[in-house]
Amino acid sequence: MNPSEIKIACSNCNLRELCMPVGLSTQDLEKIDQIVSIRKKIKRGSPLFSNGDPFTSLFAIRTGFFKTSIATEDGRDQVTGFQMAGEVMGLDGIVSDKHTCDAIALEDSEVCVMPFERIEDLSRQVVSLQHHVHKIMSREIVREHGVMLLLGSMRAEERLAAFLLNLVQRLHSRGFSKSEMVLRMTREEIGSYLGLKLETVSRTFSKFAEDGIIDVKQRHLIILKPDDLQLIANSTQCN
Amino acid sequence: MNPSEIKIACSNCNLRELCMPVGLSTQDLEKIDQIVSIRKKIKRGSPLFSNGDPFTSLFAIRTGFFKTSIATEDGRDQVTGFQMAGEVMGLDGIVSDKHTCDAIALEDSEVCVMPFERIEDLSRQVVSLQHHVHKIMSREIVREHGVMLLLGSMRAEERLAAFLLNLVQRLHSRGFSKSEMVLRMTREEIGSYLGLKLETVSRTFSKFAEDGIIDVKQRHLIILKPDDLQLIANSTQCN
DNA sequence: CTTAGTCTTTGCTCTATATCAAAGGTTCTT
DNA sequence: AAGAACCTTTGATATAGAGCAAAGACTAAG
Repeated sequence: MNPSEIKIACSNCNLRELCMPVGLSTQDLEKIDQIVSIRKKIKRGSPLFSNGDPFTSLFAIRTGFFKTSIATEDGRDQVTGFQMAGEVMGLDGIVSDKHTCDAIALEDSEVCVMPFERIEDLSRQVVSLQHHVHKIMSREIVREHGVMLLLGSMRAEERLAAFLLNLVQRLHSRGFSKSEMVLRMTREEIGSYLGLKLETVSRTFSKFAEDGIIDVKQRHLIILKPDDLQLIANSTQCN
Repeated sequence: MNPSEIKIACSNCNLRELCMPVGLSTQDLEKIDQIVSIRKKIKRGSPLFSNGDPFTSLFAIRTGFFKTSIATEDGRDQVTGFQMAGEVMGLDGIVSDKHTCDAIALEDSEVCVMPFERIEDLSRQVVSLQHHVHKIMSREIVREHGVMLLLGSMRAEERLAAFLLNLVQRLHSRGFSKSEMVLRMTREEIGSYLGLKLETVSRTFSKFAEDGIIDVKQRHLIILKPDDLQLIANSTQCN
């Protein structure tokens, strides 16, 4: 589809530790290299896949940033996650051979296309790949448990605090600052993810800023008091 | 642990279609029989596993009913799902070799214990089992997307309507009535799952009953107007 | 540079749901 | 069979967040 598709291997990818198993023999590494068929560039605002698309591949993000969301017939729409470099998308499609959500690039991005048949083939041969695939799926299940907790039992401030901490933490583990970041998504998308309206997200940002916990200028955000943010995220609403 | 552990096989289990792949050769079926090590009975109110327990096995419910929930340090607690016969529990434990939620029996239950190492071994040999394991995990991810939508964007009546419809539908596909059921969980547990307080759940039940949509007497529930319930579940709040 | 479009902030008001409280039912235990 | 513990319902009130509206701020396209 996209002309900018390039053939490439995992073994010399600097994100390998994030998306592939570690400690492989040279022999296994060679096999793993067959997983990625091509890379694909996705422009900001464009879908990597959409609800209903046939499922054939998982996608590992090489660069960029995505959101995934589901929509109901009546036009409601829920962001189910934000994904960054090294994270895998498309697991939702396995069960019915169709994607059941939309994955939209929030900035110009590049993904590794990993045909799922090939993954299944190889993970029958390479045990550590099999483990890895299972762990990735389990991790997604556990992550979603966390989101359910957030949506089901936290108040607006707690949700936003938890969200920001999660985001910087993930960015930090990719070598970025642990206090500063650029939000790639709108207030509305944050709100959708957190089960809040965009006005509430904006107000809560302003509140945090007033309290000197963060500094926000549009999409640019600095966490000034990470400990306070952590307290808010875990509070039994005593604060 | 439990003295009431009995050795048994899948091939003659009447739930096989629910939890195991179909269309296996006799040879593969024999292998599949090795998956279940033992069965285990769990008394109502007792945990099958708890947060922090070492993960070794997945569990398929043979009879009974469970809830799974996660807890935070500060004592908050979110029910993440209700599981019934033929459904698989424990997927959360794969990623870190520890369970990260609690699974509690809501009635006297029996589960098949399936050591995960054995599942991994066999799914390297039996392709359809490999597919099946992947699909089960993907199905759980998709289910949780649905819960996120519910928690993130639905109002109380919509949540409860969607919940009840989901519950009867699953019971119906197990041969029970498609309009009548016994709720195995308390209002508080329903509320926790739906992100509502127990009073709100109770009030919403009463509202539905007043409107003649359902009939509730304590835990016994009859759906009188499934179509109306469906409308409520999908409403763009125009009703 | 200008204009249009999108995103964000903030104020005001309203409402769905939480919270508190009390009474009535169930079911478990002894 | 009685008492205790738990669960459920219902009423009254409070509040967090939604909804609406308008004004700024930034971004992108011509």
